Amino acid sequence: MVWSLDCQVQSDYFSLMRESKVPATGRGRATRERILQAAAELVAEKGAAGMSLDDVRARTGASRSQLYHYFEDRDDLVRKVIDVTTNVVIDVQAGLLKHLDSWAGIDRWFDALVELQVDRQGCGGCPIGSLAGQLAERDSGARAAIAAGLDRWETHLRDGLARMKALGKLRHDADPSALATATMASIQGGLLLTQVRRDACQLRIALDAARANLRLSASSRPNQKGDAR
Amino acid sequence: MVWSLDCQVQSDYFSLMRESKVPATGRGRATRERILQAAAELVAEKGAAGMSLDDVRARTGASRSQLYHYFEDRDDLVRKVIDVTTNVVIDVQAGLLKHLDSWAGIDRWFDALVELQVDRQGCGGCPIGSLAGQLAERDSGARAAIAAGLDRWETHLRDGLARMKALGKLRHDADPSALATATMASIQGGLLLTQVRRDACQLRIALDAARANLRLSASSRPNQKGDAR
DNA sequence: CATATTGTGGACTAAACAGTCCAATCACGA
DNA sequence: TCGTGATTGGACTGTTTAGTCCACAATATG
Repeated sequence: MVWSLDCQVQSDYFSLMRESKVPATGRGRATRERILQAAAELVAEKGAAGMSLDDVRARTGASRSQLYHYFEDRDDLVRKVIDVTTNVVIDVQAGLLKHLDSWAGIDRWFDALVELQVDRQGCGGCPIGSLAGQLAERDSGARAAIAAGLDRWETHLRDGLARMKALGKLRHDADPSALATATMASIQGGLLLTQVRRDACQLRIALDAARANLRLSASSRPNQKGDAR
Repeated sequence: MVWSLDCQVQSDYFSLMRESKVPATGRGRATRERILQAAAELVAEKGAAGMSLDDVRARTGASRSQLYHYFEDRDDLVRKVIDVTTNVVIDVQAGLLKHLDSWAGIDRWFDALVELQVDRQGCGGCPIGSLAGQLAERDSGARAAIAAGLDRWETHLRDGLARMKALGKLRHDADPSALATATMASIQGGLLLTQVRRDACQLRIALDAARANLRLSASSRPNQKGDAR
């Protein structure tokens, strides 16, 4: 697993939807974490449909009743896995997502995304995007969870672009929201092509295009550095 | 059979070339088609992992042995479904794909893609792209089949852009191959966002950006019509 | 018309699966 | 220390699954 699933799970925030039980004791919390962790790994490895509760049981040493004690049913667990996966994806990029209010920051972000795919030899695609293809039409609750995750991701870019506009780095008629969406599309599509073709260059090409498109909304005022590439 | 041991060895040997049997009689061909058709529908409806051979059996009235008579095993059937799905996707667009050598033709294509998503209320995403998320990491044969399908699709655009370049509609330093890839990424990403958010505007935004990016490679020679949008 | 090839029906196996249930064990507050 | 609720173990059910096997029917071909 390359997106390294070892981040803390924000159980409090998302499970306020009170679908699955929040453990009262430390031991219970640890067990729930262990189950979620293993389930997330298994979903990443074998796909959402390929993860079985017996797999989770085997990997965690938990018993059947524990799964149903902490989660409503299989679908509930999968939905929680989506949240965990989203958290991981965003946490991994956290440092980069803070600086999307400059061309240099955006370039660093794009470069890191490509670098990661090079390391993984193009395998895996986007953890969130892959889940979309697997679950969007099958489970509307899962679809909503994926949409929420994607939004949290996109928001970082939209906010960064909005700051750039406020700072005069983008034209007055630039639309940070639309620009963010178009960029996310290039990222997701580039990752999909990279995954299918096992070639990180696909993402590089998509992101170069995304960058060029963003540049079209750049303020034409002089002495903006970072233009050349 | 008497020489069962021989058969074992031979079937291993031949299984490379003999993936699925091509029927000799008309009736057999019809049965195979029926199975393939139903399987493709079921994969579209319930996902690749969600399609069971019993589903296919129920929908076609075929018997178990027929499935294994015409297809090696479940994976073989799924791979054939990928091919069928690709054919459908390309056939549906066939008329539009022929005219990707003009800005107007590209616009018509983009408009049709958006229109389709509006009709479907954003459901379904890209039939090929969805399969990618489901199968790319699970079955390398399927991954290859999806890559081949995507290539066939992208080739139409690449060829169109190459013709535009030859006609002087694109700059001499334009790279039709990279432009086609970046455009495909926007399509796939835009479709994914549309699917997850149930909003066809997501694809529109992605395609507007893709168009703007293509335009950056437009020849700067005057009296090119179709500039305004 | 004979017969070899191709196509079809369906019983059968063995495994994997989600989900239920109850009794045993643990941990924490009174 | 006691008791109550949280936690855990694991047997059990019933269903669904992919895949095998063999006998029978249809069809082509000489």
